[in-house]
Amino acid sequence: MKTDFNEKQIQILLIAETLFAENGFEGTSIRTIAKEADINVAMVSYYFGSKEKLLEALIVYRTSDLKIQMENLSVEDLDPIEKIDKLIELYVNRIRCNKGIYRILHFEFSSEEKEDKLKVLNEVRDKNLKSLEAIIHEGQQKGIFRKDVVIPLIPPTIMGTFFHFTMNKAYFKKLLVLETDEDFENYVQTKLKTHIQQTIKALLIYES
Amino acid sequence: MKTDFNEKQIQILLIAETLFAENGFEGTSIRTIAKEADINVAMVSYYFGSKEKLLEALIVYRTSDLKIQMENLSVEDLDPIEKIDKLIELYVNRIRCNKGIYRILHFEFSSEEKEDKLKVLNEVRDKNLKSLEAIIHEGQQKGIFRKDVVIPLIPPTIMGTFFHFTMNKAYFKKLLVLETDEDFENYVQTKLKTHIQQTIKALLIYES
DNA sequence: GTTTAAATTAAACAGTTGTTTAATTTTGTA
DNA sequence: TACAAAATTAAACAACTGTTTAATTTAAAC
Repeated sequence: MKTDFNEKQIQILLIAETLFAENGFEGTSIRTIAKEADINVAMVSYYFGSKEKLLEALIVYRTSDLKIQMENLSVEDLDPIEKIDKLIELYVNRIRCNKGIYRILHFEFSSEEKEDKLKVLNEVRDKNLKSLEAIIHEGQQKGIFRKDVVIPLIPPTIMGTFFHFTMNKAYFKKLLVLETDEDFENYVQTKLKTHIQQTIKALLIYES
Repeated sequence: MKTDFNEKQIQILLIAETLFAENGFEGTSIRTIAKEADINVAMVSYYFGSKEKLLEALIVYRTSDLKIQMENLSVEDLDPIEKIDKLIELYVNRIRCNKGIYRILHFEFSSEEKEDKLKVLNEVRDKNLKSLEAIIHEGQQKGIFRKDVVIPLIPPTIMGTFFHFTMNKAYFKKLLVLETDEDFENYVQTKLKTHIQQTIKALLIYES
């Protein structure tokens, strides 16, 4: 699998990322990409082979990026609760900073057929889950966290809450009276992040 | 706004719903719909005016359906905690039974331009939020629930968790060793539902 | 400067798209 | 039966789709 791209290729990939994220894969034509990137239509086929392969190249390019961004924070000198806070902050920031590709992955690769192509993405997910597991086990050993949590269901709550909120931007802007896009962006980074942190911590600590 | 459709129109709408949900709006051609519904291509334009208007008609047809499905359970003789459980069960079942249209709404109406078209959907959301608010306020008055919860962020956690899980079906089937689709479906109705209920209850009850 | 490979181009390709047309069939009504 | 409205059809429309071709320009190597 090719993972190195030249400047021109990266330029195309970045334009494609924006357009795919905005209008979807099917909703974006090669001609639009070419016009936006100020290149000839044939260049996409020349460099990537096909539109489908362009998408695949984009996924490869971006997910190897995400892999690099990963950190293992279980080694830090924090108590489990602080670690959960930090991990969620990491989650939120990673998605925020990589909106485009996350949106594309979310939309274009939600069907089963395509999903097995995403080995790199699954590696990222597995690594994240491992980090989370380590933190929770530590918290359980210290008697802070309850022992009957289903750990694999926690990332869906973190990611799902974030996605659902940001994907219904217009609705929540109106509901929460957030005038500008900056207000919204700011709300996500503060209140929404805190909400997710509180939710997960509550789930881990609460005794019924 | 037209809300009554004849048999033929409903037949087309149902076929369109399935295809839009499976392949997206842009990924579905009128000719495919026509073939699947065993009608002439021109009939879609004849009945609905355009492909775009067909989608709008589908949304209208389905969301008025959703509106009917709504119930107000605040009046029931249950304690707030049980009401939360019930409300979440209602949420989960409603989405489960209306997979198609929810998927379409999720995918096709996540962009800001289109979102204000969805007055009916917003009414459903507002009604749901009101139900939730009533239950939480009752719980707060009885001293069971904490008073610093941001109520509008709870539906995103409920819906988001559900969506993120079901939209990454292949990944979670593998992760949780769910062999068949029935196993998955069953997991959603039991374990995932319980997880969401526990999460929200913990958030409402937990004292930091 | 010549040669060779890489990059870039405009044009053409064949297929699909949503939509409209005009003709025909079906249906309901008087 | 006769008439009018509604439903249905095949065909055509122009615009757009992803991709390929063959010619031309640029760049690098010798």
